[in-house]
Amino acid sequence: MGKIVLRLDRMMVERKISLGDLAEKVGISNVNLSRIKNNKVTAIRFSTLAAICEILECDVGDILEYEKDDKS
Amino acid sequence: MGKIVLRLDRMMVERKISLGDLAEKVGISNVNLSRIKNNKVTAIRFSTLAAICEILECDVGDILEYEKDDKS
DNA sequence: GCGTTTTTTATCGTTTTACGATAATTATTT
DNA sequence: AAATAATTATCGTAAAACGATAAAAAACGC
Repeated sequence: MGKIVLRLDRMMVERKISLGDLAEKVGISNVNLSRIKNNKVTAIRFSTLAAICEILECDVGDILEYEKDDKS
Repeated sequence: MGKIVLRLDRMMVERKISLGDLAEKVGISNVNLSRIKNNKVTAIRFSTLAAICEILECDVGDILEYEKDDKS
């Protein structure tokens, strides 16, 4: 079974925004955003996801990806 | 503020799969899948999202979309 | 190197909410 | 009309986000 991976890091580099700044603009704690950024979460609220997309001006697919595992 | 919308319906038509069938293959109740399909949820677990992507053979962006509201 | 700032990790508590089970209602199909 | 599929409603449980705080680690500037 594949898994969902968060690619927040990539977009943050592209938008040249720090974790602290993004957290403040998104409206969540930097601690929690760090957890999201480093794939330490197993679910996400749409309100949070929407806020991130809003600030980063991107689509969901730029942040969330389905990574199917290689079947050996 | 925009919002996240689920476009499960579109992919189900494309894959020609019924709600009951998809629910069984994904491994969640048809009741809950119906709620997901009709945007009655405000968050989603990655395990569920991954299973859906797996069965429908699609990416997250095909199912979840960020819809920014038109600022009048 | 040394201090400063940023980021990550850890722990704990609260709140949100998915998800299941069940039943009832409403399409949809035959 | 009957059967099937899908939606909605209610209730309960479990999962997990998210916040607060503190501590550790990493990145940065001097």
